[in-house]
Amino acid sequence: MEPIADKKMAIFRSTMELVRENGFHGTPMSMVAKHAGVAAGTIYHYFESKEHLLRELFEYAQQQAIAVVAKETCETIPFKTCFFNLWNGLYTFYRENLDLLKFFEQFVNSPFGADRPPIEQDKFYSLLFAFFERGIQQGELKPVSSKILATLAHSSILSTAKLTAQGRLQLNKQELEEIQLMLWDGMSLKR
Amino acid sequence: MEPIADKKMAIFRSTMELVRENGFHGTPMSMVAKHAGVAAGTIYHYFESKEHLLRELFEYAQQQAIAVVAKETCETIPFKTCFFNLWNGLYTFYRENLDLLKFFEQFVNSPFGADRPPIEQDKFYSLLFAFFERGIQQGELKPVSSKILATLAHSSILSTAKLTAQGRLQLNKQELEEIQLMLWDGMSLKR
DNA sequence: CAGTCCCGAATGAACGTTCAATTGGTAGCA
DNA sequence: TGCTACCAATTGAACGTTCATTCGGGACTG
Repeated sequence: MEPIADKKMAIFRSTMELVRENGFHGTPMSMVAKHAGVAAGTIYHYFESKEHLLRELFEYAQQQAIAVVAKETCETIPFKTCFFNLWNGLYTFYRENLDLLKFFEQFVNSPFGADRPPIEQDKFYSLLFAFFERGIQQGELKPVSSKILATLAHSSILSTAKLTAQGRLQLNKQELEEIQLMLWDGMSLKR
Repeated sequence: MEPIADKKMAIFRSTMELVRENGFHGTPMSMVAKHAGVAAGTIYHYFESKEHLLRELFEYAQQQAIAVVAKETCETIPFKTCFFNLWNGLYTFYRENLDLLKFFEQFVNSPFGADRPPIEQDKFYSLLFAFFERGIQQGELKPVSSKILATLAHSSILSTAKLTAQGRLQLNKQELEEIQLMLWDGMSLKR
């Protein structure tokens, strides 16, 4: 991965921040330009169009999420530990990158999100699938489609992060653990 | 609830359908007007602005979802049965009303969604909370905040519906049941 | 001087909204 | 029954604004 030019990075960051505040349509290119300390024309030096900017930003954001998953799904650690690490890792990542989370959600629910590659080719989900596949192989999880397990787990992380981030719900450490435990109880074979 | 004028209804339906296909910003009022078989000006007879139209449509859509929850959360039916009924009822509702689901998701993740009332005043979630509260009282569910339980359950429904609706995942009847069962296993007090 | 990076005023299309005009229906009255 | 007055519903062309994008040029680099 080659380093990303300063201005390009600034454009990325500004876009994410502004989209979170003003929404997809509510952030004109001129606003991005001003916020990023860049001329309007400069954006078009780096991106073909607004749509391309948005798509590239999505991919960039996804890379970051992928890095978190990759980091937490370590083969050498016991599966159950790994499971909780992953949940916490992703949850913390989303909480610390609210701009990204909000941008993500807006993107996948917009028409852009419609023409994404099939889920098997999605690098983020592929990693998740592989991880849960491992859990099944090792006899830790119920023998259910790994896609189902991954989706269930991820949706619980996302919805928890969204809810607490918006301030619509406050959770202490213990409650967060309860959520993870419920998920584990539902998915695991044991007991 | 007084009956909604024909044209107003047509505008609602067209907006929902078009927003699903073209997204929030991608559907100009002129497009809504043409699709609804109505003049542009007519929309402004019923709605103050585009924003008002969108907000009213959201409320209208929410009413429908509320009706489903109200129908399925019957006090006289055993809690566990009710739980599965609710899951299936909502899931089926979303699957049969994709326009609505997509509109919903776009709305709550847009800046509009930011200034919604606190969750306690949200009629939809209040119903859900009450239902899960009942489960706790009756000793069927773990003594966890009903808000957590409700959120977890609903997010599993939403993500399942979204994924299958987009065709990114296909689930047969048995797999749907497995999802519900995992959820139940996680949330219920074991005996 | 060729190439890259960057600027920001200018452009033209698209959009939300307005409004003067038209229609259709209904209530009041003789 | 016929006449008038009134109002809500509806129309679509027109308006003013906003926006994504373009482009001619400046500045720095090798």
